[in-house]
Amino acid sequence: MEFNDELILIDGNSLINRAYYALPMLTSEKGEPCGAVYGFANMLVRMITEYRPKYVAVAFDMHAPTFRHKMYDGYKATRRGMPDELAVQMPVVKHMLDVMGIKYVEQEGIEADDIIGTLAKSHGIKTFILTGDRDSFQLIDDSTTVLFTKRGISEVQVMDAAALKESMGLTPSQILDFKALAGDTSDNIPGVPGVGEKRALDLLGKYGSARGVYEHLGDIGGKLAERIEAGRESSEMSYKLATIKTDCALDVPLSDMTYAFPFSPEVREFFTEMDFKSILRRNELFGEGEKAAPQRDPAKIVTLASAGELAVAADGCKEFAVALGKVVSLSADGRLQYSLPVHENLLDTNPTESEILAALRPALEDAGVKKYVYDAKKNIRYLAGFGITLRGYEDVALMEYLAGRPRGASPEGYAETLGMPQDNAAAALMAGAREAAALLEEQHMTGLYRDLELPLVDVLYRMEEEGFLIDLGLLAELKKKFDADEKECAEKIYALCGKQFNINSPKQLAGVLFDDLGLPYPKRMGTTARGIKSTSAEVLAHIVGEHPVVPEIIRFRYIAKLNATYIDGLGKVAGADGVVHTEFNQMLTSTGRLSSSEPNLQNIPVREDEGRVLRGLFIAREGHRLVSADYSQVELRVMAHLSGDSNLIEAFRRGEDVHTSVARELFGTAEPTARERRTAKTVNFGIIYGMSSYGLSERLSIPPREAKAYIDRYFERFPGVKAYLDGVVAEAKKTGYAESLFGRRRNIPELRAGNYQRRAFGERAAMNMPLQSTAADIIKAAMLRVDAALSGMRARLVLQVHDELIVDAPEDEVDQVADILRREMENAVELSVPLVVEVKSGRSWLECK
DNA sequence: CTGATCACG
DNA sequence: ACGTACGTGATCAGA
Repeated sequence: MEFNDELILIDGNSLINRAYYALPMLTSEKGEPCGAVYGFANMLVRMITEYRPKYVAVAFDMHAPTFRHKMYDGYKATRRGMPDELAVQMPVVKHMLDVMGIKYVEQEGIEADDIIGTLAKSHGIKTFILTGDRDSFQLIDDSTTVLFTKRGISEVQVMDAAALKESMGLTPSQILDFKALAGDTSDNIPGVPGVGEKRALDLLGKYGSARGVYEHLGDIGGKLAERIEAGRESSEMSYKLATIKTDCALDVPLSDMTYAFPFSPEVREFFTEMDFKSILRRNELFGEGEKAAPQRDPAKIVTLASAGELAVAADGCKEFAVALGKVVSLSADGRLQYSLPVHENLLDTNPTESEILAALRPALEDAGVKKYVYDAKKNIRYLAGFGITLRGYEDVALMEYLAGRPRGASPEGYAETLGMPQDNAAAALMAGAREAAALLEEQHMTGLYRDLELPLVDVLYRMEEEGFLIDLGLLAELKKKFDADEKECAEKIYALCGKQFNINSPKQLAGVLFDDLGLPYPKRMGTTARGIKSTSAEVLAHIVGEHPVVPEIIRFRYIAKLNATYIDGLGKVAGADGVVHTEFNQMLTSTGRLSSSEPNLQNIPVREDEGRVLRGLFIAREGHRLVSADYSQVELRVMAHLSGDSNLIEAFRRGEDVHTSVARELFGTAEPTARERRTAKTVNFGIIYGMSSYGLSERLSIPPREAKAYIDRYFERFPGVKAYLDGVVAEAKKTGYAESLFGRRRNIPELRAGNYQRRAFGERAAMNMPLQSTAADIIKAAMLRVDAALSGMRARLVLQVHDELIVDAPEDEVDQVADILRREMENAVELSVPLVVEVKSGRSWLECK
């Protein structure tokens, strides 16, 4: 478990109060009120898991009067006393903290605010203050951030100096001036009578501070100046009342503020006693090997004897969850679950799988009856095997993926992550679907799910079923050629090295190159994790002139790769009919892209001529042609749109080659050379990936300072891009996630890591995410449009490769398909720059050029 | 089962 | 002074 070298200080009274008023009146099984404890526990757990701080402490107020009461009789005089239902929960919260081993601090005569102020400033480490009290904003500085609870406790706003400036227009120290003028009704701090929040902000904007205001009373004049003058004493006192002390006599060393996480069995026991089910469900909070969390729902489970009974259970339901597997389980209303073991030579009376499904068929095929399934594509395929067409479904796994929640691989695995019994997975689906739907709604991703991802499931299913035809004759031919080439290349290497060895073994190869042959190992390449010298393409490129064997090894690597991965690989997965059916994984990537596997058809060679010939293996069906369409520079166009940079937008609107345009800006020449264009292209890619000057210098083989000059120049010419990328990172740091144009989110916890390397990675990922992700959204939208436009035709979508779609079309539909692809892809979304699609066709993928 | 390597966008 | 471009999947070697 990795922890950050950070401290979280919690304003206990503030949080408990807010939790109490935010949550409905909850009572434990014994009838004791526990809503505030629950809200507090939830927030605490959220802080610990999100921030992973090494240190946590909670500060409480005590009843005894403080210096503020002595200064001002009215201090907090308007506060209502705590309701009894809340008061009884205070000791419970403290007991909980004891059980969790979390330090809490309370001291007579010192308010929680002052405890927090003092602790925040006495240890010199990054500190977060969790509170709902705006007073705390005065403590913000480079190492202190306030996590401000809003809307009850459901939302936490990360408040640093920049955020404070944006939301209130004040610096941290101006918070005191603000209170001195406007006062604070909740603490009954008077401020200047007659000056409220609005006027105080206005005055501070003009004169900077309360003192400034009093120095410029003449400028203000009129009735207002009189009132302010009259309130001088009150204002000075308010300033002092609002000032949080940072020098109280407190001795709380950092070592006192550590705690045990994952939580101990005692903590689990406490939560069990309190009946905090949603926390208990999160097994990752507790040490391993402990007893599993208790079931969340004591729903009644009915094991049926026949398929007919199951059908009766499903009949008349408007919606139900169904998990198909060794045990078919069905949940009708979230409370009652039915399970039916599928025949496995158990009892003759057990119905077979097809009997069960036949009984459920009417419900499964009725689009008016909503079915909650886990991984709809899998279910559609499974049911299709029984001649059943699944209609009207919600995909709980897809919802969880979009919501960024952890999921199991199967409905049973999902049930496990929810802490529910695996043999009634449908119950978990029913419960999970409601939670996930609420989460999507809260994150504004319902549309993304319903209008994009869910309809895409069926498109992908049909693409997988359709498959891609392989030329088996050519495959056999190429196999012979690549075997021969590989062997010949290996012989050359053995001859040049004077011995035989396994060239595919990085270890053996390193031994031959750097020990036997004594080739120089480029320093700063470092060694691999196991202390072996790397033999990567990058290293080999550096020493390619040192010995004639090096280029042979580079070639051998390439041939062996093509042979093993593509020639042999495709042979293993192609059916007797020569068709390969890839699997498109829709719920895997962090950016919303698809991935392809078994075989991966998204990484078929194209960059080198020798590898590109393998694309000749992918052919159209008899009497058909392949039509391929790919977006030109989508990610850069998305960046132009999202950044609004006028220079970049203009370049795209002029319809020029964008790398040439950028080269012109970078080099200040009207007609860039090919080399200059190549450099610009590398810079363009670098921008998309959040590069550093070092990264660019490596790829361009130039000194870092020259690379930096290119980057500076780029941002100078495209200032909107710079501002946009900075903004994305800043926003992601605030919210914890980056998002696409269509609201797809990716949580990036690395942004809050204490470790520089991890944090820098988070920043690059944040910059790249909206670009890659929006591009993924766009082509998904295009796929839905293309699929719809092809209905009634014989042409079929067969492949997507991130920015490319391939359709297998009968000869007589080729022209129409080409039009459809261009039209639907170019109009999939409207951006401030045009989307441009290149369409090609051929008998094989290789010919599509 | 993990790391090294390398194929793609 | 850090370490160094985003996102994937397949294969092989060697623990």
